[in-house]
Amino acid sequence: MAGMSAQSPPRWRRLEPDERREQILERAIDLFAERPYAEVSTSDVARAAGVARGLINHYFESKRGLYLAAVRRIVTVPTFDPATLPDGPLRARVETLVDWLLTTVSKHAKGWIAVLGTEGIGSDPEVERILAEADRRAAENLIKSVGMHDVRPHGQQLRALVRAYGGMVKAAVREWMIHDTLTRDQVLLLLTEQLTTLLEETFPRLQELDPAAQ
Amino acid sequence: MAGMSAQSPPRWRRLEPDERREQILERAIDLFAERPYAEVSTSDVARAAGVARGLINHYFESKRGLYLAAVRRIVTVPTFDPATLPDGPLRARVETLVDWLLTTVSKHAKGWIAVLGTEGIGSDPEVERILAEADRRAAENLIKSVGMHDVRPHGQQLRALVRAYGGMVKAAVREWMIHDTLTRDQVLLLLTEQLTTLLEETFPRLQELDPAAQ
DNA sequence: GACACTGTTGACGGCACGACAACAAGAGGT
DNA sequence: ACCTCTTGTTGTCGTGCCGTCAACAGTGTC
Repeated sequence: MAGMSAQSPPRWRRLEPDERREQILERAIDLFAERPYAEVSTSDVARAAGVARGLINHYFESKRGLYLAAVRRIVTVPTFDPATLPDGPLRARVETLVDWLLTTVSKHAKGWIAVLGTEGIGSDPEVERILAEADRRAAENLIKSVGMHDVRPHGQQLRALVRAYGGMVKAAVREWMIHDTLTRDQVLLLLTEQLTTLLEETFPRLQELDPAAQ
Repeated sequence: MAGMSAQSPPRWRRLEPDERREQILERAIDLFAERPYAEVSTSDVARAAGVARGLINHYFESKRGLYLAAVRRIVTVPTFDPATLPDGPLRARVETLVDWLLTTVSKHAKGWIAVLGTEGIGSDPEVERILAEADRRAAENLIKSVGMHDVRPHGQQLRALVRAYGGMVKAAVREWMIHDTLTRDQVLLLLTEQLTTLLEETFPRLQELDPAAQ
């Protein structure tokens, strides 16, 4: 008819690449966090994000690429600003640091629980690399925060010790946030004492073991 | 022709169910240990085991069932016999125990590395259950070994602390066996000191925090 | 208001998995 | 030796998922 102005509204909105990519990634993280990889189909993610399935391949190459992007995003944890650490005995500084860590973790609870939750078999070099890098950053950040950034000798061994300590941090947080078998205070006590011991007792002894080293 | 005795040999051997199941499972563990779950096809496992693909479904229900069986097998670790622990100060007993642990782990290196290697996101309740149960057993075994099986109060919290400690054990072993950033002696020192501190310092303090408890 | 750019869609081909009926190896009986 | 029954094993069929790609349609620009 003449005068017919019934504009059919757009069937889909056109977004900036970064926006669309982000939208898909968020939905993917939700789904990967609640179901194992193989149980999440790209169709599921596409449906949740309200886009066509093919778009996932356009932005993330493959399902695996999407998964890796999700892992990368989740393990990206904010770093501690050493400037906010008070002076004083090591133990006090460590306690402040661990306290900040627990607060930070509880804010990012969803992602952390997803990462902490499972560790099955399934050697995946790329995932391992991403996680190892995240652990390395976390350890480096911790060491810098307590002012031991350039201790020597055995600086590398110190970093390895702290990365090992990181394994206990994850497990302790799991006990607290998932299994509810420890309180926040108890975890704080545990992680503070253990790190203090590590830095004040274990590391010096390790240095004594082999005085001739880097 | 008469006298033709060309018996065509059997095209396949018939095995006892347990035998065949074991054969398939071993190959599956190899493959799952070297490639991520999604990259291992049931055809691959079948080919490696020299059987038809359908047989996998017959013995393990599904690919996922096969994977769960592999995880179960790998996390089954021998337990320590407390009778072999010498008397003496706690620290000495702990050191003996950790030393035994490291020896045991290095024997089962392949499986352990596979388990320790990856922990990506991907919430999988069944896998979590299997691993949590393995951690629980390990912690219980350790506690019994050092003779703290029935300390009170806070026996449950002690178990949680030791499970958290288990996270450090895994991470430390990873540093030693995979990344080669710590020596066996250094790992022994670390794990001995940390566990001693946990049992002698941290746990008593935790008990003091809340004297009124189970 | 028409054009061009590119974000987005939908369909096609191949492959992996689970189900199931048919097959055959091997043991036991005659 | 031969037959027969049991059941371990195979191969095929249907379904669903993933990666590719050409066509389509928002949306800024002249």
